Amino acid sequence: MTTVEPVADTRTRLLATALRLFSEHGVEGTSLQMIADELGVTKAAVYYHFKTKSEITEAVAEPGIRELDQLVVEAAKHPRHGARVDHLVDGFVDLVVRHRVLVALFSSDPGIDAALAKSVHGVEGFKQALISIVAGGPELDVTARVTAIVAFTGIAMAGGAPDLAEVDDETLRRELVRVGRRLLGRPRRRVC
Amino acid sequence: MTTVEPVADTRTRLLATALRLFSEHGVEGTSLQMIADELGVTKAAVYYHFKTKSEITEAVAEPGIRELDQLVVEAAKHPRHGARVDHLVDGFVDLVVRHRVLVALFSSDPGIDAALAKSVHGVEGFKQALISIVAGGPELDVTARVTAIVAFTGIAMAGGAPDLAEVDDETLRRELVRVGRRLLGRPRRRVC
DNA sequence: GTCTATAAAATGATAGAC
DNA sequence: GTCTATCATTTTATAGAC
Repeated sequence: MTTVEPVADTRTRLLATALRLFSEHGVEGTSLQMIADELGVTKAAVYYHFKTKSEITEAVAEPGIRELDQLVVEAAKHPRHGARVDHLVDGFVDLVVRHRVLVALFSSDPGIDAALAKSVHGVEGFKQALISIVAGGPELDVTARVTAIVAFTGIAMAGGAPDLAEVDDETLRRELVRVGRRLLGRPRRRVC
Repeated sequence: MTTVEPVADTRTRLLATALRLFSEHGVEGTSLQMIADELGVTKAAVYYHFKTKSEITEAVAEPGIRELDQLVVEAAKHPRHGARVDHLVDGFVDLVVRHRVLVALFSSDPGIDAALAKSVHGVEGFKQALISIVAGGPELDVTARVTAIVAFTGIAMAGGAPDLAEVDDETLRRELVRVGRRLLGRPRRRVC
């Protein structure tokens, strides 16, 4: 007797729709009316599921933020610098590929900042944490900072790039890891 | 008898203010009221200079678009592939450093698309043109496409990154060129 | 060139019926 | 859980005085 799931419930469809519209028009460029129209319901129905627009934004961002938080914590546990970077690149690319547009949104949309502020690290804190790990500490080496920013924002944006939407997950993962490792000075992996 | 410039005229200040607000809140997240308040005038004064918000957006984007258009045309003239990529990296980085937040806006803000559509290449056309040049043609090599997208969006976003705002132009230029060349497989230049 | 005043539409949000 | 109806506010945009 399997208790049948109540089909893709409205809340889930709502979040998926909101994410798509956010990625197309930006958070500020997406109105509740647009979300409602896309779902085929009225604004009031949307307000039944979320009290405010900000709540929708936060709910959309939440899974990515949680995973990103966890990734930074796990990566920092490795005693050796090389292992920390390896963990970070693999984990970050995995996250980007599984969420595609969401992580790109983190890197590019000012309207998502309020949601990111709820994270352990805060909006700019994430970049700081990532940079800190690859730079081997919070020092001021410009070269390391520039490299880290180009690598992580570049990878994040590539995940949301329409030009790469049709590339399958496995291929995109491989290519992004390769690019990330090359930039961050990690040796090429042998092809299995 | 030097004809004195009419001090930094309102139109110029307006565009500078608009660009700053666009980069902080996104184009859609910036209202004419915000721009007017920042300038210390009323909305009506803003409407004296530009008929619509869209006109402001286009005027803000115009210098960057024009230079980017020109860069792509000039780079494509080189007969050898290596020279094309060299020209593109040097020129793109120079543009990013001189305009900082503007090129980042091109890469990240959906609200700027309307303005970019006025370009010779169109919004997605730019990326296509850049990719085409580094990939040596419009073929479908995934590796080259991923590399190009990560490199150019990464460099563009780095120019607008708050973390690098205090880095001086010369240093940022050097570091971004270094990263870009490394990613795109161009040999290291000897330090002069 | 800037102002006051205003219009018309859209936005985020709520109350209450079904 | 979704609807109709409504509200206060904000937004883009215009008309006309100074």
